Amino acid sequence: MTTDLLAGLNEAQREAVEAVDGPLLILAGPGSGKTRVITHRIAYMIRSLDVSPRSVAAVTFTNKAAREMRERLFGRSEHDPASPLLPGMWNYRHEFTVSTFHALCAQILRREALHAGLESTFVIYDQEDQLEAVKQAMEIQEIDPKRFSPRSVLNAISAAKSSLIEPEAFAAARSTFADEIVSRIYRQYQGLLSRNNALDFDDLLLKAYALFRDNAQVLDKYRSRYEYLLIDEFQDTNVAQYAIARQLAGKHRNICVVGDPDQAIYSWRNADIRNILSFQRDYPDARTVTLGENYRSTSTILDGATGVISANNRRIDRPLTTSNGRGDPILVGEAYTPEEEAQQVLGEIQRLRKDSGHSLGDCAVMYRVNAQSRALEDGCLRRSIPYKLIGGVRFYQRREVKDVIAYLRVVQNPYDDVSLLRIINVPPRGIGQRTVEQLVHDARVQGIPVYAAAQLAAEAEQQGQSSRDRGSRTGRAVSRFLYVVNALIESAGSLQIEELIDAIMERTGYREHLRAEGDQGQERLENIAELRATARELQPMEPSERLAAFLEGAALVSDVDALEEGEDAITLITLHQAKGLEFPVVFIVGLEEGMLPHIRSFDDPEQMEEERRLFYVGMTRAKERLYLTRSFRRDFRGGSGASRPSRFLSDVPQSLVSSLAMAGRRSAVTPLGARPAYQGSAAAEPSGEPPLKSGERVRHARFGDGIVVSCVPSGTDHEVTVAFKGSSGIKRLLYTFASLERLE
DNA sequence: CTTTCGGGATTTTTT
DNA sequence: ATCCCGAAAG
Repeated sequence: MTTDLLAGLNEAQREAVEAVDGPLLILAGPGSGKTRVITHRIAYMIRSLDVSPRSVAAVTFTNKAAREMRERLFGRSEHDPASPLLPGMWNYRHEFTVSTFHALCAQILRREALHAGLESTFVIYDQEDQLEAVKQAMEIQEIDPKRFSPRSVLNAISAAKSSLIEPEAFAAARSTFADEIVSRIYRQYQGLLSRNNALDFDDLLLKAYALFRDNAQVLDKYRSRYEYLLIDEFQDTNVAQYAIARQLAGKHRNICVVGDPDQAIYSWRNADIRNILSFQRDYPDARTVTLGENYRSTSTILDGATGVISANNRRIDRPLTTSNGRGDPILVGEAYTPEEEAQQVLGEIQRLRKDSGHSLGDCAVMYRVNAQSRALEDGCLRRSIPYKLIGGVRFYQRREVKDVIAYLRVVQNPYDDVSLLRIINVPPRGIGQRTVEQLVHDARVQGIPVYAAAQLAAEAEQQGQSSRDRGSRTGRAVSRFLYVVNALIESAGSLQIEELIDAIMERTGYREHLRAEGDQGQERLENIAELRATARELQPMEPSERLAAFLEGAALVSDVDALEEGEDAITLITLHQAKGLEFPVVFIVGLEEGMLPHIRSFDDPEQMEEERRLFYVGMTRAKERLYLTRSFRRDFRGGSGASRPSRFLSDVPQSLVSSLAMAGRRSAVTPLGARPAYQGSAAAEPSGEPPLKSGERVRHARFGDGIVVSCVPSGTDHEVTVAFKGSSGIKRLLYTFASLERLE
C-alpha cells in the first residue's frame, strides 16, 4: 500500500515524504522532483497514515498549480484513466484544501465576514482600481500627484500592508516627510476602500491575519481543522503570508514549507526571502531536507545555469547534480533587430520540428517584458505558426473587460465608488468631468456614496429644486444613467450572468459604442464574448452568490491559469510566469543590458541579483535544448537604440556554448567577426581608440540618421555597422569613406 | 459643459 | 504605443 508511494524516490525525496510530523523545510532545486514529493507526501498522509483530506491544506503560488495538485491526487475526472495517487477518492476532492493564499483568505473572509467586520459581498480591487482609489485619497488630502506619484504611494502602502503594518502603526512609525504623506494617504485610502465595501489584494491577507489575531474562536476553528499545512514556493511569500501560515500551524505545528532561495523572483511584490530564515528561527526543531538531484535538464543546461547563479554573492552554494547526459550545447544567437531575432527563433523551431521530431508544444519562448511578445507574435502570424500567448495585456485587465466588470460590480454593490466612477460616463452620456466633480463633492460633504448623491441630485432635479444651470441637460443625464443602473439592479436577480452582461451591453449602449470603433471595437466585442463564455462555466450555485463568485474569479484568476495542455502551439511567456513550468526546448530572448538585466535594477545590487535569479529560473525550465538570443537594436519608447550583450551571457561557461547559425537573417553579414558576442565588448577591443562607439547617433548623407551598432578594426580602417532609421536598415561602412557625422 | 484632439511624459515582472 | 492634461470646438 505505502510502498508504491515511496517507490522510485531517492533518499532525500523519501525523507521529505515521510517526515510528516513537525516542522519541515524542503529546499528544492529546479527539476528536483518537488511536485512529486509534495503530492506523494500528501497522498502518503492520507493513504498510509489515515489522515482525513479535510485536515490538510496546501498553499500554492497560482490557481493552476492548485488545480494540478488536486488532479494528481484525485484524478481529472471520476474515472480518470491516468491513475491518481488517491484512487477511488474522487468524492473527497473538495474536502482537501488547495489554493493560493489570496483565494484561501478571500474564502475565509467571506465565510467569516461577520466576525471580520466585513460585508460578505465585498469586491476585490486589482491594481488599477487601487491606483484610482489612491488618486481619490490624494485628492481628498489635497496632495499634488505631480509631487508624489500615486504609483509610488501605492507601492509604499502595499509594502506596509504586506508587512502587516496597519495605518495606525504606520503613522506611529513615520519618520520622514514622505512617510507623513504616505501615512495620510494610507489612512484615507483604507477609509475609501471600506466605504466602498472593497478589499485590495493586500487586504485579503491583512484582514485574514487580523481576523485570526483578534478572534480566538475563529482562529481555533481553522487551526484545529488544518492539522497539516504545506506551503509551496515559500521563497516568494511575503511577511503577511508567512504570519498567516504560522497562525494556522499554531496548534499542530505540522507545517511544511518548500522553496528555493535561488528562485526568489518576487521581491517587487514584497516577497521576502528572509522568511526562510524566519522559519528556521521560529521552528528551531525544524528538519531540513535538501533535494539536489536534477531530473529535468541535461548536464550542459544545468552547468550553464549553475555558472550564472554562482555569480550571485548573497547565496549559499548548493550544488545541483544530475545523471542526465550532456546533450546539446547551449546555443547563442544574435540578430540585428527584435524582428530578426524572432525570425531566427521561429526558423529554428521549424527546423527542430522537421529534423528532431519536436512538436510546437515542446517549445517555449521566454522574455523579460510583455512588450517583447509582439515581434514574436508577428513572426508567428507571418509563418502561420500557432502560438499560445500567456499574459500580454492580460485578459481581465483589458479596458472593455474591466468596464463590463465595473458595471457588474455596480449592479452588485452600487456603493462601490471606484467602479461607479469608472462607468458613469462610459460610453459618453453627457456626464462630464464637471458634473462628476460636483457629485463627488456632494457625496463627500454628506458622507454618502456617490451613487446616493446622484440619486439625491436626480430627485432634486425632478422636483425642480435645483439651480437653473444644473437643470435640464446634465441633471437629466444623471437621471437617465441612474434609471439604467437601477433597472439593471432590479433585473439582476432573475438573470444568468451571461444575460446580465447582455443586458448591460444593450441598455447602456456599450455595444453600440464599441461597434462604432470599427476594427478595434470588433476585437473588444470578441473579448466581451469571451468574458461571457467564462461566466457560463461557473458551477451551479445560489443565484445570490453567483455574481460574487464570478467577480471573485475575475479578480483572482491569473493568466498562467489558462495555460492548457493539448493544442500543439508554441508558448510565449514571461520569465516570471514560466516559474514552475518545464519545456523540452526553451528560447530566452532579449539577452541585452537593460532588458535582462532590466535597466531598473542597475543601481541596486539586490535587484541585480534578482534579475540573475530570473535568468536562472528561465534557463532551468529547459529539459533538452536551450537557446539564448539577443538583438543589436532594441526599440524603446518609439525610438530605438543599440544594445550591448547581457552581462549574464559571460557567466555561461564558454565550453558549453555554441553559436547559432543565423538562419533567418536578411543580409549576409557576419556580426562582429566570428567571435561570439557574449565574451563582452571590453575583452576583445583592439588597440587604438575606435572612432565611434556603439550607441552613438550618426548621420549619413544618403542613409540619414542611425545608431552605431558596432565599430571594429578592419585593416588600417574601422568597419562601422550602423542601424539606420526607416527603410535604409543595417549598413556596414568603412569609417574613412562613410563620412559619418556624429549627432549629439 | 462636454467632447475631441494634440502634445508631453512615461512603461518590469503579477496574486 | 498609451495615459494624462490643456485647449479648442460643438
